[in-house]
Amino acid sequence: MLRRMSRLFLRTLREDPADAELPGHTALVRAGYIRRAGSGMHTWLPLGHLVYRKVERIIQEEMDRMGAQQVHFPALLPREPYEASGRWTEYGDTLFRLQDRRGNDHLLAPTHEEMFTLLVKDLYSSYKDLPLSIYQIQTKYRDEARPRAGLLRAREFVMKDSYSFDVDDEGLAASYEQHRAAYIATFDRLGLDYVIVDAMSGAMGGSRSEEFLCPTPVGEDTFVRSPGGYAANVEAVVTPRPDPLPYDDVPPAHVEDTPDTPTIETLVAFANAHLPRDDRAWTAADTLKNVVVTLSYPDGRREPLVVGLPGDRDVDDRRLAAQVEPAVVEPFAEADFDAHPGLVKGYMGPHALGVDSPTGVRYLVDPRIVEGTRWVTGANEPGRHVFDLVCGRDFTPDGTIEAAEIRDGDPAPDGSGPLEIARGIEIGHIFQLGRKYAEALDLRVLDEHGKLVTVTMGSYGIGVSRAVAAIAETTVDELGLCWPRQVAPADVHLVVAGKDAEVVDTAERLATDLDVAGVDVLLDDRQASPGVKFKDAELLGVPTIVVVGKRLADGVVEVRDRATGERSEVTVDDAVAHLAAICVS
RNA sequence: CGGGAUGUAGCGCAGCUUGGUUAGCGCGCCUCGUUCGGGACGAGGAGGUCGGCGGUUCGAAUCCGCCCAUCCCGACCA
Repeated sequence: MLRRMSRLFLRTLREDPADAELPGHTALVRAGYIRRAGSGMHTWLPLGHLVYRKVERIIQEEMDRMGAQQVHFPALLPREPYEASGRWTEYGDTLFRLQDRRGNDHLLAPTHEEMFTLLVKDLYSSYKDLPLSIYQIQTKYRDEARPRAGLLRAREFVMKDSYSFDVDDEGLAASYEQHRAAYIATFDRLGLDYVIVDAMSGAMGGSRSEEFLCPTPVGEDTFVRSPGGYAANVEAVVTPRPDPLPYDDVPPAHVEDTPDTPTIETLVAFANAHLPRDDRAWTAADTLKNVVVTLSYPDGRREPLVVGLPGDRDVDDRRLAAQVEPAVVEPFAEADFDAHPGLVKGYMGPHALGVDSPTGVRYLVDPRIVEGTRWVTGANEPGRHVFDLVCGRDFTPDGTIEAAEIRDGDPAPDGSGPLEIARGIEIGHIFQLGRKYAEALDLRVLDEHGKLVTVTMGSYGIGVSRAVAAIAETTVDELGLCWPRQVAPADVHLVVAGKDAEVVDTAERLATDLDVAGVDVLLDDRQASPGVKFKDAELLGVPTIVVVGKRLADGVVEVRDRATGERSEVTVDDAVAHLAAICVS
């Protein structure tokens, strides 16, 4: 294909748009690939759409190769299926809802689990039909509370979503592995760096879930990785459990007056001033902090939960939320304290906590709080704390919970060293859905014994528009975009740097010859000064830039590698063969 | 949803404090000429409901009120 910039629907911007923050997003707008159409909505211009289509094509090819079959659902859907699965209400404000002229409720689909499930239910009823994997590439709608970062978090976006259907867990595991392999192949082809991290599979329990994160400081997701290769979403990080400590030498627990010490800081300061240790100063890590929250369950039930953790750590709300799902974490209000007089605000202690204690309040602790660890903690009386309280001797929690914040340098669960905290863009997510939707929508098939069994499903997503953004963010440099060849809008950006007939004619002929040779060419045949053309070529990010200009006097054209900046010269006669070789390899 | 900010030509901005000719600058766009290897220069042009509604005033981009929209931080986010 040969595209002429003189006719291309393109306007590059010399200045950064005011509403773009990320370097890749800024470059996409400046280079005329996308335009903002509204908050969280984007228009793809010709060059952007070319890149988008190449990304989409690669994803399609890899899905087809693994045996998934493409379908296409409406983006606009009736309410009923979402009512049946409970998500009409569960999805909340994030769901775009609308009514037709008769007043019937509809929605713009944020994802299509229900439709896939119902479609299979419609057509299939035998184990012989399974396994099955089907997918679509579809525009999705989510009324995000806060769209941001251009294409990365938009309200309208394109997602490839596929679903696998199997009769049993082994089948699901196999389908999952196939998707996993296909995703690896896809992201490799897209030229995207990625880390596969463990993710929380939510309340369905036990099933596998992994995210493909593209590591970049501009990513919204936080994950950890270890030198040994362990990687996990923060929600899913497992805290290594230390060995129990001997505590024969620990003196009996004793209660001390610690007036006006409702916080860890005030407690530590008081202890150092009035109850100093012999060996070292007290620190927050010596204290056991007990945080009380209310869990609110979908059935309306509410119960308090106390989380115990070392005083130098805070609760990570997202980790806690992931642990207690489907219950929702709510703050423990003043009224709740009134309802639970056994809980003394600021001075809670574990010996009054636990399902078997007088308060009956469930008490879960951080995994670091193992048998033999000794703590300073609340004495359940205002202004008093208990010292040398030993876990396993003086109190026994109801269990452990992964709710403490993760810190850079924490020990990795694989024992390979310190965890590193990094940021990434979630470009793919695979997970074993299990039977949640099949049960809700009654998707069952007959097995070989003629018995009805509920189908088990997997769900697999790739953000297509987000992948374009991730590539842009991770390849952009100070000059502009810098596309991997396989998704670039052209192979060669041919700059006509001059206006005399020989230059123009040679460039035209070269462009035509390259086109014939199967090389995609973007020909800058505009009436503009060379400086403008060079700047635009760098901004647009086509991987190979060819300049036909004053070096033509020696019979050569200049070939530049956009990514490395390397420049070389080839004779006009050799140019086509040389470039064709570069573009194919 | 909490906090902060912004809204003036296609883009980036000034003007608003202290109301008063025809609302201005740079980029981009059109015409002519000169230029032509790193975002050229000169001359002449086109392009505006100053976010909206209401109020104060002889007079509002400017002051006041309400609303809307957008962006940033946070909460949220298969």
